[in-house]
Amino acid sequence: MTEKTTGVRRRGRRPGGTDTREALVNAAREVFIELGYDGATVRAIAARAGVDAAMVNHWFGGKEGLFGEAVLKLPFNPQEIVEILIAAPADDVGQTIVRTFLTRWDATGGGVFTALIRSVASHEEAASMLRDFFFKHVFKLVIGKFAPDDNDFRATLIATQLVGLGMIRYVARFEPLASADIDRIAAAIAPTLQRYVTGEIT
Amino acid sequence: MTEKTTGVRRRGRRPGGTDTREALVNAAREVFIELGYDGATVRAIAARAGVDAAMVNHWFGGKEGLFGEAVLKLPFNPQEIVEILIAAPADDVGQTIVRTFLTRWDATGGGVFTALIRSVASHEEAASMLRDFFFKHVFKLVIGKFAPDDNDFRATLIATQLVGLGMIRYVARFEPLASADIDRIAAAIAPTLQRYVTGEIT
DNA sequence: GTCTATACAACGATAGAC
DNA sequence: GTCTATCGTTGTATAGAC
Repeated sequence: MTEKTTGVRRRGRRPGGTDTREALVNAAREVFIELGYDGATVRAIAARAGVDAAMVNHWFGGKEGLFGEAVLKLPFNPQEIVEILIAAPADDVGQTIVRTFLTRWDATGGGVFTALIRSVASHEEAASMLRDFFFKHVFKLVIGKFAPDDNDFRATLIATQLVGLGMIRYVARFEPLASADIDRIAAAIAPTLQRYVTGEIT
Repeated sequence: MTEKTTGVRRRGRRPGGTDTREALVNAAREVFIELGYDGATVRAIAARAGVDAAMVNHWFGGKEGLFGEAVLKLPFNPQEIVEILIAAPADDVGQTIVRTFLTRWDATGGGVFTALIRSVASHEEAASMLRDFFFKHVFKLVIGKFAPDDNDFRATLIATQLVGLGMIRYVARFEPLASADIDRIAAAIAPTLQRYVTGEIT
């Protein structure tokens, strides 16, 4: 697989079909699993895929996007989510979080979330990668803007509520929550998240 | 596995070692998976294990206890949990829930919770069984005593917070929550559960 | 001719060696 | 503190598809 360093790589569009994107995803899945998020370099992934590192930016918007698509199979770009959450007013961030979470995952139909949970539950690797990635590139950025203190602890609290929500709605499918509309769930859970972000937690 | 119906069963204590308990667990696991919680009868399980149905009561305190040990591998008896929660004062039930949850699962070391999640994420059967069982024999009883309305919805909300807490603490092991002591977690999460049980959720 | 996938060069940041 | 290596990312020119 993958042509590696075959001397000169011609510039410009490839003659054959466009398999660069898929090659990157496959290579990324291997390298991320082998070396973890920080250990895996964009250059190494691109080398294994036999393409230039700039292709990662072109196809996935950066390392994060590639990670999300290759390993976590996220149905959205983490960076985009961060931007949405940071843009929210401070006293409404709970609503924004839960609504963003539900709209994005609802759109994929739950199966993707189940697959993610399964890989996290089965692979110690996946769990630690998910942890490292989300903390550095999602939670830290969002929490850092809103939370007064105990940022890390607050971030994990938020994670408990969101992961549990996904488990019940998409994996275990407990009713009536599994079929409840987003407004109702948001009304119930937003105050929890709001308190975890900006409220009193001791 | 399991000797099934081998004609005559002798009365009194078995000659060999006490494998009755293990035989029941194995038989129960099969029958519960095949027929679901309601479909599986104590008699059928005992028959497959080659012992008398009374052994279920003797070893597990009833059908629920056997189910918990065989399928969910719960490190505690569900009935006992219900009693603890029902005995709690109404304005302190949130604290009681989260503390009971953490003390019980902490005692097992997390691996059991991970196994449970894995089976729920992989087997559609396990998910529906867990749902049916917990609703009928845990949530309904507890919620029914405290909640003013929307009992089922409240029950699922509680499930989201508890399952998520388990996922983060035992499966994904996000720090600092994974290593935080019970007092700190309870202080942060108890208000959430209290609101889901008795508070305003619309 | 236009569009786009691609490769290469280079920039700013960062971490470690000395 | 300085130097160096390497990282992720960006800008740009080019080759091929349409």
